[in-house]
Amino acid sequence: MISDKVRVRFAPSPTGYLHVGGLRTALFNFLFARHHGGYFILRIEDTDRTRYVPGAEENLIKTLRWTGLDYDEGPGVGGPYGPYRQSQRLDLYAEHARRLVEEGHAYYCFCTPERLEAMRQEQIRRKEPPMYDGTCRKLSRQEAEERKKAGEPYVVRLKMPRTGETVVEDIIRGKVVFQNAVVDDQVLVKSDGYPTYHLASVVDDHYMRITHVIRGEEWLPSVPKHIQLYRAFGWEVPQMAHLPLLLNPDRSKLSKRQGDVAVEDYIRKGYLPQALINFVALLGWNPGTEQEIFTLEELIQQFSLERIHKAGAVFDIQKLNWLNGYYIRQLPEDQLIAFLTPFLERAGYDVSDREKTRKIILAVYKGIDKGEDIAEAARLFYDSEVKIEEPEAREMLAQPSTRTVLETFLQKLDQVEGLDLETFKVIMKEIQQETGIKKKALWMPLRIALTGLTHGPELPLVIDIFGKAEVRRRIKYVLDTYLASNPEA
RNA sequence: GGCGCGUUCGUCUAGGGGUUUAGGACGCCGGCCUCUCACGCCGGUAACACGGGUUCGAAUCCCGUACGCGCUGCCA
Repeated sequence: MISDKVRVRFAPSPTGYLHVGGLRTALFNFLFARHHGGYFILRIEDTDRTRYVPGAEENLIKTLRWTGLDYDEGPGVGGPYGPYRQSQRLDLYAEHARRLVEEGHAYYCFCTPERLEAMRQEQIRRKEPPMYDGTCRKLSRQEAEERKKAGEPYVVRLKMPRTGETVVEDIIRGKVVFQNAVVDDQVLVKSDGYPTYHLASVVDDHYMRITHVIRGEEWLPSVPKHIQLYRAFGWEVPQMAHLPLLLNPDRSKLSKRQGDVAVEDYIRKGYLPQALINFVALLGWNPGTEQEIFTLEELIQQFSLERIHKAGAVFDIQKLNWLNGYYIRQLPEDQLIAFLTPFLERAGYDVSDREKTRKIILAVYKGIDKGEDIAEAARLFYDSEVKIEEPEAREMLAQPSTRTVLETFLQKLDQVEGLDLETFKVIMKEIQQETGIKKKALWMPLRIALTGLTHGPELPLVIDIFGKAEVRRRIKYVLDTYLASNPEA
């Protein structure tokens, strides 16, 4: 039984945005922690100075906040094992690297990047596995110290055992065995003094008391290096769980170029956090029931690492769209209006008339998948000119009954005060009784005259939104420009 | 090339030897609702990579092959 001391972390590199794969990793860590009443920690892995992106961390945290995955310890909220930013823990890594060298588990390496690159090329050419050739591994401690003192640039490398095997019992994959001989002498400290991921994450996971390392499958091959490090330090190895990858439609690792990968992209297009969370939770995990819709609370209750699938999962935008549309339709009216109005505004439409905007949104929201779709769906309400271009609409226009309906409607319109829903119904009923025209032949002419389209929101809603004057103007306009041949018009 | 991981409908998946004519969801197709579209509801389409074992019996266990993906960086 897992106690309430579970501590897990989401440890992203601040490269500019939150990747959806990262979101899934964060979610699973979060769910695991919450399910067991443990702690969810955010740690920023900013050890690559060449990849520094200004504002990346702030953006990452802002986006994480949007998802609702609150962390218990990390930048901004603090915690007993901070700092939670690796660039602020440099001394700790340096001290531990020194310890490794002193105890014979690592060594200084003076090989230049150029030499390393040439060596790799040669190995590839000879069809040998590209690995460090061990040149500096053979250096005596004294010689290494001298060269170091002389100011020669150096890195620290892990002295990987050349024999034996390293075994890990992964929660998701079971037993995985690696031959130590094929594991490279990984660089632990770069020549700029910064640690690499391997050293920093092991040191931090230990001092931050991480009990379960839950991360992407791409890390599985470096597990033996990490275990070696834990052993060298004499530390307990945390439980490991390597998540299946998120894939592009062509089954390669999810990346840009094949669609949006930044959570920010999805926010911008009008996806709801609950939809994205629900969707991403089902990528590689399911509770074994036929439930598809989950609140965060339900996910927390039902989540378990044991039910995570082993194979990679394609990020299927169609299912996300369905889920998002579902969540939009579930939104209470006030939230629906608040959520969609900005998208109308962004499309350049005038939303100053709150009541009209509300009616428009209510008329079209059922047919959209995401926020930005509202612009296209609501367009007919904002175009001042009725343009009839669809062949089907033109065909309808040519029907003799169309003219009859529109002209009769206009006559009756002029006899009433206002045009509320009730009045509209009465008028339609009268036209039907007087002319004998009904169903499609009766309603479609109105729809086309008002919107120029054969598809759209329910007609009563359209009438209500336009109001008497605009309805009159549109019908008159269509009669004058599209049906102008009749002298009676 | 080496090492590792994986392989059930197009996609996400259920399934732990017989209860399976392999279930659900998205998509797609058809129907109903309806002035139209959408929503909603109903129905349909579609899969155990291949080959050997083990077993009375395999999608489920074992081995192999193929294919896919990941890693192979002083990136994470």
